[in-house]
Amino acid sequence: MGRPPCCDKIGVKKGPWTPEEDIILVSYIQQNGPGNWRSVPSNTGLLRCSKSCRLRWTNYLRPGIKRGNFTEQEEKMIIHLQALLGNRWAAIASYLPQRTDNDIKNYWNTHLKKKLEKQNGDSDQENDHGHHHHHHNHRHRHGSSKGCHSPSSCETMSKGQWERRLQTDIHMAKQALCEALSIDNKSINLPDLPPSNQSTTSSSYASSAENIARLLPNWMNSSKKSSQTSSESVETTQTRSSLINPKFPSPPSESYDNSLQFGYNNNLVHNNHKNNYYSNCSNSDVSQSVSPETSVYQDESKPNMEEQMPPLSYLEKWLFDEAATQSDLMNMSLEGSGDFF
DNA sequence: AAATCAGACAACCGCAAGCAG
DNA sequence: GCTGCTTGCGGTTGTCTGATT
Repeated sequence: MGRPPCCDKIGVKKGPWTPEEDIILVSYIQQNGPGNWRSVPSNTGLLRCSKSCRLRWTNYLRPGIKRGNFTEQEEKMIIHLQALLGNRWAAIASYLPQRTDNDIKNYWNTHLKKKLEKQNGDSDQENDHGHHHHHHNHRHRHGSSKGCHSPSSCETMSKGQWERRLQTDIHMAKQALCEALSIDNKSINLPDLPPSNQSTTSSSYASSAENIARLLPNWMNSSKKSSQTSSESVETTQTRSSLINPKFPSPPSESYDNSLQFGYNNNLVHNNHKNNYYSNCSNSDVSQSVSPETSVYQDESKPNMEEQMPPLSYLEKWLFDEAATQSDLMNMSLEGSGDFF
């Protein structure tokens, strides 16, 4: 249809975000809440397109995002879920509330894929049929391609089939999680990440989002100076100083979300979300809808839940709550498996 | 010390769904 | 039902960094 790009290319800045831009964006969102991205560039003066703003917020500035190394448990879950759901990173990310789809995708592409390729090097032939149906995924979401594992099935799969397929996927994901949990039952609580893991080894700004916390002392009232050590690296590549947009000299104490704390570092996150904007977020992701507890947050926020409850506890609870329905789902999935696999 | 290479990951692009008018 | 806008998603690219030569 020739839809114009989300933003005109002229005067739109691209490339890595600077601390200044982050502060402007965060400041704006703190006052207005995420959403209405179209108006963000014009309202903030950022020379970024709305898409870029949304992405920056979603992947890096949003509270509750855990950065740094993936734990073994997370790795297992990703592998299981990827095997079952294919490259539906958003769906996979919904099972890892503290990780973004982009993060998971990158981790998969740079680490796990190679790892599995090595492991499966010799056994590929026997796995060609059945087990690795996800390898045929291209675009799984929505419409005709939703959940398709082969082009031919995409064309012929009816909506009913798709819905059953989706349920099957969900069920299988649950099974995978059960397996993952049972594989390493002792570590059912995620192993504590040493703080050093939270700040990556990279000295680039973008990898050190906690720097924003340092730049926003007023917002981090309850934060300790924990971010200072790692944040020193920010000085390397980005220059900054008095950088806050005059429009947003400092966040007002009674702004849209005074309790909003930014989780650049795990120990900076506070779980006040139930009283703030995020508790009102709806959730449209299919896979998220199966987990009411997590779905509350996952639209715009994936708050750090470690402090209140280990992430896997959510999964466990979900698994156990749903246990009563599993046999039905299993029957259904078996019935339909001939069509799908 | 400089050049080159490879890995990691942040960011961009295009497509498609959802929604409002 | 149609159209245009906004948002979400996944694939891909670009950039940065550390390791190696």
